[in-house]
Amino acid sequence: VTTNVSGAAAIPATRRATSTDVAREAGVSRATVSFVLNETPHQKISAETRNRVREAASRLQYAPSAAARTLRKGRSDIVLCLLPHAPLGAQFGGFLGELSARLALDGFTLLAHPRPNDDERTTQLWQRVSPAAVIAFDDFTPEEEAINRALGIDVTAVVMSAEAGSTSGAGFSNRQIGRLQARHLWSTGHRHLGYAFPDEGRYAVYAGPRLNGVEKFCVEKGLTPPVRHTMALTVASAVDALRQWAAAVPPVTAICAYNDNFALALLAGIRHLGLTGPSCPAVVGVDDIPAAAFAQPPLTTVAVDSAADARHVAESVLRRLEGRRPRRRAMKPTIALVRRESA
Amino acid sequence: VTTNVSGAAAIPATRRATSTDVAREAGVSRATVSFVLNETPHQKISAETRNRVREAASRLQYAPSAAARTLRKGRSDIVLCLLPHAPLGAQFGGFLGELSARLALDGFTLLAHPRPNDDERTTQLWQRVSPAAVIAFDDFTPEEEAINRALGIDVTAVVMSAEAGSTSGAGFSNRQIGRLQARHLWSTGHRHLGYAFPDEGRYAVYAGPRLNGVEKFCVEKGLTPPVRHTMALTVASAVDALRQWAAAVPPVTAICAYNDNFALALLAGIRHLGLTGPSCPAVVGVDDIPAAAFAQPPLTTVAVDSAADARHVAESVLRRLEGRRPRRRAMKPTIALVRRESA
DNA sequence: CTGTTAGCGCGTTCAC
DNA sequence: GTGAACGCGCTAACAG
Repeated sequence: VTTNVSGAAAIPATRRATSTDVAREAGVSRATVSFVLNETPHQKISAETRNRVREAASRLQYAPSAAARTLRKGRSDIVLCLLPHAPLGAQFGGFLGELSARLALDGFTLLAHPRPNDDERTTQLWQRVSPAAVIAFDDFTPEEEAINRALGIDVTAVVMSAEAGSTSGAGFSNRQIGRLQARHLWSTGHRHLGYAFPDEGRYAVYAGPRLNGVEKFCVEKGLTPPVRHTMALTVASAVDALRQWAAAVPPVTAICAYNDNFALALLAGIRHLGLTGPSCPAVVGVDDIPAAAFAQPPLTTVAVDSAADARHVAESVLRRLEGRRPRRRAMKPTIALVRRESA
Repeated sequence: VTTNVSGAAAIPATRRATSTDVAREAGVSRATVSFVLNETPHQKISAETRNRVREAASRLQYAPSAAARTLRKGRSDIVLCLLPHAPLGAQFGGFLGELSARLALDGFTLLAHPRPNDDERTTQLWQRVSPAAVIAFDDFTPEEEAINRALGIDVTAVVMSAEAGSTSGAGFSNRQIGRLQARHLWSTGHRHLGYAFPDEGRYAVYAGPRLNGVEKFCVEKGLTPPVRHTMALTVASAVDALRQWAAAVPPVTAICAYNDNFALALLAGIRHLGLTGPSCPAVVGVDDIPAAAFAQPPLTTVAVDSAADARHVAESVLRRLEGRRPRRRAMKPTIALVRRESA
């Protein structure tokens, strides 16, 4: 990484053109400029005048000031996306890109803000930018919800909500992920599952619902409950957990990992212990990162279609933003099992 | 991933507090409110009044409108970070977080925008937010630079510039990464290197300087030039490339991979071909992703301290923003070799 | 000393 | 097609 910071050149920045400039250039009033450029309906302005205005605008490279417009309309075109402080997965860039692209189609601008640890200033952020909508990865805190209401930001979306119970939010997809992991292991004959839970607290929001999905599946099929072990992202920690699963009664024969990284750690632990044949537990990950396919053995995992998720989120938000009825149905899970050799 | 889009509740949104509200509540004028909350120097306002104002502000949850402030001052507190459309690495979340945290310390707000593919609208973006500074990952296009000037945005930074030659920009760190890979292989006795170049064009910006670093090192040490092969992120592609490197005269004995993912693919290819002993090439990656430590064999790689890089970028930008002299020295590379078993 | 009045910045929109 | 007011915070000039 390298920086190239450049500052003001000798050229004094030309003052940017305002609507007054355009009005003068076209020989009309500022009101007319506004009507023409916004194509305000129910305004009768001659085609000739309209052309003059448009030409003047492009000649001057006029672009309306977002600040002034926002001030007047009380709301900006910005959709704010709050990022969790935790390092996000690989598909996350694609998710944001897709979200941005879809929102841009309807004239909205996606701006992402990495939440600093101290949330002090963060809560003030959307008071300052008056976004049209706020999209959060984690759930909003009660204070944040209060602020949303207080500011009249009435469109909010939570990606991966932790709340269990509600139909639309509810960590629905994360539970589905857990279910799918368990279902696959069950369908390949395993009856005693383990769950590799991440030791970093900030992942708990996602890990909880995933584990929950596994647990519910086990109940439904009458399996023993999954044996949960918390582990760090190290081979030593994986070895530790593997020993405990092996020592459980009845012994755990297959493990759902929180994600591919933890699954890969388990695979490394298995090699370290030299487990083979029936004593070698099956492992399923989540994410289908590139490394999953290159692991030894290649990792079976649950792939998430983050682009589809992004489109779904964008649609939901746009629906509300444009005053259309929100969709009733919850989104279809966009997950799929990628079967390789580890399970 | 799951969404929970909520709309306006039955509660009519309370109008947000403005400085007028605070002034009324505190029994002072709006000017006083402004002076107190901004701690404007050379203003003598009694401690008692100040307290009244501050209390009123917090009671009303007052936060100044960014739009109004920006309109007046002609510049916002926002530092815009333009993200490439390509999926970014894992440390990227941490990079943004660190950047955000550091800028927040000085009152600036980092907002990241994932650039859509069609750059049409991108140009309108910073007209919308009138950022105080723009940080880009890729280089600016000439048009974008023109816009920067036209809008009077005089502080810009490029992370990982592709331009070779300049001291401060110049893909300096990316070249250092390539150098470090090559140096390590050289120091372990290898004399004929290969380079695994990514097939996706959007990575070329970073891959070019890295390869360049390897090439320059080879020239300096009198080695044969690195043999470059473009590969996809698949085992088949890796196998293909490995065969060609083995068939080269003289045969390539060690490979610098664009990043860890490509390195892991090569490791998988090596296992697939059953290469061992002297016929097994050494492999060095870049990034030190978690999977690197769990690979078979564990992957030797170049770790990048993205947090340090973020701090550096933040410092550079803040220096300019606050009118201090830009630093002369280019940043120190924040990279380190992580020695494992693959090389 | 302590605090106020008034006008600005720029696009939007109602009333004429 | 236009005049004028408005949204909100900043700040120079000024008054008690």
